[in-house]
Amino acid sequence: MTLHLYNTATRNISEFKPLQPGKVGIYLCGATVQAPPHIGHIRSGVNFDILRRWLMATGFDVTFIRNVTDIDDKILHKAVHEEIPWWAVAMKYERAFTDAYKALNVLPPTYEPRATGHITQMIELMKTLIEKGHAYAPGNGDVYLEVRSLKSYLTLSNQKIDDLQSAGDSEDTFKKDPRDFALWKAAKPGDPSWPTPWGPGRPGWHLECSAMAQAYLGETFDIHGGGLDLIFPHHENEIAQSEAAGYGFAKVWMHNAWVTTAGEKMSKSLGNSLQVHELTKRVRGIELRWYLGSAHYRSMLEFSFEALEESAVAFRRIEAFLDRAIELLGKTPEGIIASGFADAMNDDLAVPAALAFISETVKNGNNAISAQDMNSLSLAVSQVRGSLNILGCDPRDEAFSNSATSNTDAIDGLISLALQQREAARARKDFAASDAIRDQIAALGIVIEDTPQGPRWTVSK
RNA sequence: GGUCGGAUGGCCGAGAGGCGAGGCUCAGGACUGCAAAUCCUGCUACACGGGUUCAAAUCCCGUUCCGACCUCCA
Repeated sequence: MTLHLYNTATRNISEFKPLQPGKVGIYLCGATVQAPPHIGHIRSGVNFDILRRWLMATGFDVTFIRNVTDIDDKILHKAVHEEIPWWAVAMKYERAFTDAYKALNVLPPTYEPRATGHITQMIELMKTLIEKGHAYAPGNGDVYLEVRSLKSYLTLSNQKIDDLQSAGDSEDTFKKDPRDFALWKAAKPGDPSWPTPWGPGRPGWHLECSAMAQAYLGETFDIHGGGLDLIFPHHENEIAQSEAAGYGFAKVWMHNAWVTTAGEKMSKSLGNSLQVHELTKRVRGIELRWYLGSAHYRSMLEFSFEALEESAVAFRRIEAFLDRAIELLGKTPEGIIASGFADAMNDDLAVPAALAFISETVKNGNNAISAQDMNSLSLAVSQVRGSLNILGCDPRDEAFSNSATSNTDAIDGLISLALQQREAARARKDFAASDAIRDQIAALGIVIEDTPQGPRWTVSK
């Protein structure tokens, strides 16, 4: 089975056929950097990171572009509110996003273009759109896209222009039609601006993505992704701009669903506690990633702290298996992709089915430990590692290595001393003494387990 | 009003006409000096009402409830 993906544009799952054999271009709508990232933002990052890793693992040369929109209304408002320059706001939150991506092992994009770095491309695009008669500059410094001049509009969200609710108070009379949207906004006093043939101003919301996608992926590219709520208006407007300019634009549109709370799209009231840097205080980054990636990307993920904790426990079970197995094998088998895992991933990234495969494999591996069947065990470890790697959750990925392990040898020596005492006590059937030693060590956060190979210790998580 | 999605066991979460997804929790068992870990067994659910079918959680019709978008949205 080859990779099949759901395409929002066609509303069905179909075989993925790259424009060029062996290559894939992906454009993911990244952050508008006006607030710290919450898990909804980062779920999108994780979902598309899994797609990217899967494409890479199956032999594609992936060009992954994830933009940063570093100029928009909210950023300007925030700058006033926080009493710092708008560009300082953008940088501050861009850094917060970068930290969050890193904490969750989201691979850095091939390139991460910023809107403000592509004003030239935006102006060129607007010139083209005006030449082709699809955009107009009414003279006040704004530039609008004339949506009724397009032969098709709203094809992605399957709406009709006249069915849209009218946009509140239509004060701006510069628009030919209330549905027309701003490609470019005339400068207001105090706002940042860039010079254009139509006067100084700044980009509207949608223009940057069309300009940057074209700049890095060409006029036609394979996959465009983002959150479900970007379908309209953002992606519709991108399509409108790009197709009006004569570009083929994206072949496949993919949208991840939300993280919800109490059945609703994540509310602002919970927003703070669901910020990535808050949740990584509660669970490790790898565990948060496991949780966010565990539901199918097109399904709503109903967030709760209980579910998060449970998910982390389930992950630790897999991690503990790897620890035991690698200890027993005396080596770390490299990851491989098993067909059971591949079949799941090829089916529109059916991660839940892939997790079932991992569970089965861990069970087989644990049985292999009992049976001392090293070949089977080695295979199980390889398959689990290979699977976890695609999900970005291989505990042995260098991304998750922490410097604390440098003390391991010293700790191991100290605990070994205590364990020798305990073994001596056990040998003379003085279980009160042996249990006391175990309890004292446990009180320090270190778990002792007796195995057929002797006692082993782990730091309780 | 328009467009789109959802309702699955104690909980999370897949599936989309027939073969008990999987995980977590819980109960019992094996192993163990005891733990822990692991394994085995058990808990057979699909909002409601009709219909189609040999067979429906899945398809059709209707109903209820919940949610999203409609120019700030991951």
